[in-house]
Amino acid sequence: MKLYSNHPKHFVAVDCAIFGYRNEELCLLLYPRGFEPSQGKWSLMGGFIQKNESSEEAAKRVLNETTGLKNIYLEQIETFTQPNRDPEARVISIGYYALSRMDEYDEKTVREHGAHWWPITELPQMIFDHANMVEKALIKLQQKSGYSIVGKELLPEKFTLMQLRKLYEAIFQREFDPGNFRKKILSLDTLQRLNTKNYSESKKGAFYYKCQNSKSEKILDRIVKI
Amino acid sequence: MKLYSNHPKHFVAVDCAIFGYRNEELCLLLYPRGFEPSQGKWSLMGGFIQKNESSEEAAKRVLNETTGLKNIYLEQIETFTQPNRDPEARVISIGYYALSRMDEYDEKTVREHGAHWWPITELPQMIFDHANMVEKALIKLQQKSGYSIVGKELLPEKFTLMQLRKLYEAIFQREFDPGNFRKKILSLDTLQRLNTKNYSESKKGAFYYKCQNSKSEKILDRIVKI
DNA sequence: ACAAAAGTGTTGCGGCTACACCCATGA
DNA sequence: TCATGGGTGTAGCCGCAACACTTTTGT
Repeated sequence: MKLYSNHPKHFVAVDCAIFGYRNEELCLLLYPRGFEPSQGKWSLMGGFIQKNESSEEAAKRVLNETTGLKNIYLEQIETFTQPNRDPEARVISIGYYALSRMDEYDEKTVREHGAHWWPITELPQMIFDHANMVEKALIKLQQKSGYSIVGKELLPEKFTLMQLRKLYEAIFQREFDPGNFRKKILSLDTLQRLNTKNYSESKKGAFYYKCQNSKSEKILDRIVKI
Repeated sequence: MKLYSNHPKHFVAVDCAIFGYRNEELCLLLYPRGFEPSQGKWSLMGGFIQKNESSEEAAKRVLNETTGLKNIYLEQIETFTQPNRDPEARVISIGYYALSRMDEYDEKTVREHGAHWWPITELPQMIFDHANMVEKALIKLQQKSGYSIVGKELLPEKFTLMQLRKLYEAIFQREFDPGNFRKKILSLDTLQRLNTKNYSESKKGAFYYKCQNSKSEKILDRIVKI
């Protein structure tokens, strides 16, 4: 029964890069570290994996505790194992990224933790190897966005094609031709046009669309050349 | 100093899906499990992460011990954390896949461990969640192959374009048009034609090519539509 | 009238596919 | 001479990028 007992055990944590979209910018939710070492630096939200808990369950627990979010979209980035990555003790960390719709997370819970949304174009210094995690997370998010309509996870339920395009411009940090983007997205046949219009961003008014759940799940044709 | 001490520690292992190419087939190196439970099933090569050792170092150590290979190409798949995935004890496993050139591994070392190369089209039953790991590993390998010439890691130093095409057909489990494949690969401008020819597979003789190390490293244009 | 977003149409280029077609040579 | 792989060329299709153009309406 003790086949493995001559091997060492390790602390195993999860760290979550939480992406959100506000003010036409892709943002990351970070928490300030209040004690030395690395006081004043910022940190991804993390926590230790408990007994009888998978890493995904741990990530969901951490996300719920800090943002109030449930049923959030979650994807594993990779696992970071440098023995000295945490100066306090050896901790193996499984990285996740999460996508948070701005209309669903709990502002109060977030504030209580002193968290702050940072635009990904101007991130502060982060502890340990968290900057590396964020870089890998962003690449993964771009890959996902290149093959599926990510509006469902980051925009409100109803959104205009311009809002979706601005989101993609924030994710890929480049501009897309409005006409071509519209045609490409609609050709995928996964959005459903609603009968209501948004007049807040143009005089003419733009139709709202929403994702058809059944179709938007699957992997689509390539949307963006990576 | 004991900030983390109220959290549990876990066994952490690495498991390696070792791919090789022989007889025009993509193969996987598996080891028979000689004891209950799961006797008679086959297993990926694995081992536990030691103190002061990163997961990549652990994977390299395991590969060297079982195949004699050094400087092998290695990539992380993902981390498997279901609490009950190993019935013996809770073990968190970081999956890797490795690419082994058939002319470089040590046949004797492999035989000593009772290992066997299985074509990926007819894999045996495997222990735990190893079949799942292999599935994910193959997808990752296809993604890599779609954007870089993977011949460098799986073929001998010198190879013909037909050999490279057969390798791609084995990886993607579909056929490629010989003329188009040749033109696509050569257009990437990362292979160097040698002055020698291979006469063993055709009467006319086909030029050998080799990878130009400097160029084949970077990510190329898409080779195969995934 | 003008600006700004919504939405549609058009054109040209480049890449991919599906072939046809030569060459060389061993059986 | 025939089959087989080596190697080149080409015509058609499709997707994408660039950009023109029309519509709508608030200022």
